[in-house]
Amino acid sequence: MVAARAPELDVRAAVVTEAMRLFAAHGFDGTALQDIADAVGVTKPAVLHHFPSKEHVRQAVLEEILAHWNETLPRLLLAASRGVDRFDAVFGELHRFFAADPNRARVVMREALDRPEQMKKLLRGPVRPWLAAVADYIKAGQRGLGHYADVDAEAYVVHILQLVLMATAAAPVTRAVLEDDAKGRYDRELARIARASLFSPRDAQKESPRPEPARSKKAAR
Amino acid sequence: MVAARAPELDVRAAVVTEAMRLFAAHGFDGTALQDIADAVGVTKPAVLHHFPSKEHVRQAVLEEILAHWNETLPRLLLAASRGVDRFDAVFGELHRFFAADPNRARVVMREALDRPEQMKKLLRGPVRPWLAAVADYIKAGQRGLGHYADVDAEAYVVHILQLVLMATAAAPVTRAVLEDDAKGRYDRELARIARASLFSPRDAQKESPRPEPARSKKAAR
DNA sequence: CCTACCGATCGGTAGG
DNA sequence: CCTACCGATCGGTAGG
Repeated sequence: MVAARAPELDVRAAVVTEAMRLFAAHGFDGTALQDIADAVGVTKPAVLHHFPSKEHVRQAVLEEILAHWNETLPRLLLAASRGVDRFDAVFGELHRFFAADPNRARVVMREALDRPEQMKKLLRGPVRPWLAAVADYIKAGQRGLGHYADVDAEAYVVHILQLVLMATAAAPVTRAVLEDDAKGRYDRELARIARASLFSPRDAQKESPRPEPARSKKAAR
Repeated sequence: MVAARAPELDVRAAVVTEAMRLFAAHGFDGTALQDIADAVGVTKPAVLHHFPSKEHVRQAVLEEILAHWNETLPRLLLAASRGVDRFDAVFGELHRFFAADPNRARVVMREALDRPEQMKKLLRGPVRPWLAAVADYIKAGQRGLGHYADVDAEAYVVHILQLVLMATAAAPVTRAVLEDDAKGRYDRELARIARASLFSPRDAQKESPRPEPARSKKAAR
């Protein structure tokens, strides 16, 4: 059922929502204005009444993602405490941001492929302070909190960001490799890789699962 | 300068080469048959003489990538020795495969986004034995060679594959974040993340394996 | 006059 | 392999 008569502002928002979904699935070139119009339930000229051109629809989609990102950013930067807890908080915010709507990750990835120069500007502009802040956290950790000394903070942050992007975007595909409970396993391993490659073990493991046994008591099948 | 009169077989190969480059840069939907024809230096119907449809050009591009992959696979599976050395050899082969031509990574990523179902079949088919073999290496390492006990071998391999794909595909973009010597730093950090998240330090670090600390307590409150 | 559209069609280009 | 085209569909805009 449709919400009957929706004010004109709802059309704009609906176009952005449907365009994000269609761009994520088929790309910008693979999506016709008619597809967007059909998804919203209006005519194509109606879409072009709210957006001067298809290009403006794309910009609106990217701005929507960036706006949500800027909402998440403060929570992320103010994330809890220190050490492993702070890492888990920051990583969790990042992962949830894209996992909450994998289409965000797909659109960003397609944008990076389709318009590398524009994505460079985004990285040098709005995204850079956030990357720098997280990298500073890591550098502080290297000076006394048990991070690996040989971590390249900036490169690490970029790689982890890419990994989260790719993992959330491609989750339905990669799940074809694992048969059982694939979602939980991928998410867990993703967080483990990010954590284990940052923290030297004496600080990273709070739960003492490895009491340095001469022989591991874990039975491998 | 052009090699003057090229036999008809060269046209087919040239179409695949140029199509790979164009598909990587602009995507399948963003590339016209005329673009490919222009890049090769023939007419559009000439392209369609060698390939019944644009879809066949795409398949040929994917088969080209898969063929190269299958050339690399033996070297990769027979990679040297054990432990860290074998890891470096396997990871090195994987990374070189995509770094040698980043367009391979871009085409694969676009394919995963555009045709998830077809990519699933590829993962369940030709790619799976390779993933399973590498995962088995890791499981063997967990039983005595110093890999982290909590590594999810299959999920780890998939994530590292994704990370290498994304990092090579997006390298020109991410290099916008780092100013100096970005290439070397990203490659080095990529390998470090993969290695550090797999090997427990007493085996991975030849310098100073940490003795077991009495308290593995973390600094958090 | 404004808004929010519609039916029809613009110039170009797609795959074939 | 080229010239010459097709049915359709592209993004975008006309008048009403």
